[in-house]
Amino acid sequence: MNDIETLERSRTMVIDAIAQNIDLYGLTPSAGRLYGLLFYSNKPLTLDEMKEELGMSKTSMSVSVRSLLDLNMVEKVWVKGERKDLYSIKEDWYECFFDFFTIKWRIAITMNNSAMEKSIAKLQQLIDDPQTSDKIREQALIDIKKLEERLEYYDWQNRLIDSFETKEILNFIPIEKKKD
Amino acid sequence: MNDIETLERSRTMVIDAIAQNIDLYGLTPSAGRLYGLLFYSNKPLTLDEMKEELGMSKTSMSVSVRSLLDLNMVEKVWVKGERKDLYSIKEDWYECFFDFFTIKWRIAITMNNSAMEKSIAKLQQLIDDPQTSDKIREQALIDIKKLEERLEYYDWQNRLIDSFETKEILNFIPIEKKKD
DNA sequence: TAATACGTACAGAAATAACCGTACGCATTA
DNA sequence: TAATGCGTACGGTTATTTCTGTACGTATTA
Repeated sequence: MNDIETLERSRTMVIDAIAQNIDLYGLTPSAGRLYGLLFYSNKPLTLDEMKEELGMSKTSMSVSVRSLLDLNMVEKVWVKGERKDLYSIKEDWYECFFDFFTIKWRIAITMNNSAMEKSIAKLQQLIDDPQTSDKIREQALIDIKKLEERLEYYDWQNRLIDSFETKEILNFIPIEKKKD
Repeated sequence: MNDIETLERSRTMVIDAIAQNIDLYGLTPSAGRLYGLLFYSNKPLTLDEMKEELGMSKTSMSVSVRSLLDLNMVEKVWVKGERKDLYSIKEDWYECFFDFFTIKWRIAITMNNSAMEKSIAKLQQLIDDPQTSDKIREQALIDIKKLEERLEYYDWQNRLIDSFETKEILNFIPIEKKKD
């Protein structure tokens, strides 16, 4: 095995691992391989270069890049005199990790929160309605209690994500260099 | 609309929201609906009851329950005199949230970590090999630097998850009751 | 203004996953 | 030991997602 082949093989091994685990971020393995390619690339790449490198269609590259852009894992860079769009990886891993929660988790929590608050309001109406049977009123009270516990939990999650967004979490779990 | 219908509708709204967002945990919407059903259920349910309630096959229930068990979102409970397996939701949301990272994220981090450490070892061999060209040696050094930065990041992630696993994170982001 | 080239919507094809019904291994009961 | 009934592995089917090639809107250049 020659030296360049060894280097390539070393990279492929890492890229495969990244591609396999990137589903934690809700991304496809293809997007993961693209991310790995950008991880190793020493310069920003165009869609055509990605297409060439990964042997996939330009459309797929366009889609994958956008999904990575949506999560702030990749950024569009502007280079003087270059007509094509260029993309490179976001170097700040921590920022990227925090953004993921700020983007994806926050939305999910907000949706659940909203549904539960609406639900509580409806149940309260039901309880206040004199026509409601005792049986149902009792169950509505139980449901409200459950939902309110859950809302407390979402509030906690939001506060955790706040600490990500403001990076205050780094006061608690600091970025410390391993070898000092 | 009668009272029982209103109650049901209130529940469905919440269950739909949960089912829609549970993909953050790598689960299918079906598993999410099952989770919602268990959320509202006041007693542990058997596979047959779930099947009946959701109008799905018993096989699907079996698979969904297991995926929820794997994430510690649901637990098997034993009831005297009952031959069937009974399942109920894990009430401790925080524990469940922490377990998710301890289970899923830890594995992913470990895999990536391992691939990168192996990769670094190979690259180091390549650098030490006198037959390696200068060009490749230079690139190998660049790659090693990138990988080591990444390993530092994974170390940070591991420390964050440690604080989840030990619940020390609650010292930083406390569970405080909203209305006091 | 005309020409060129870029990135993406769109629709069909390929791959993947979700689901169901059957059948089986295993445990509990009689 | 025989009989009953549980949960799950397996294979086929359906549904969903992923990918590709074409075609188009838009922006830049001449």
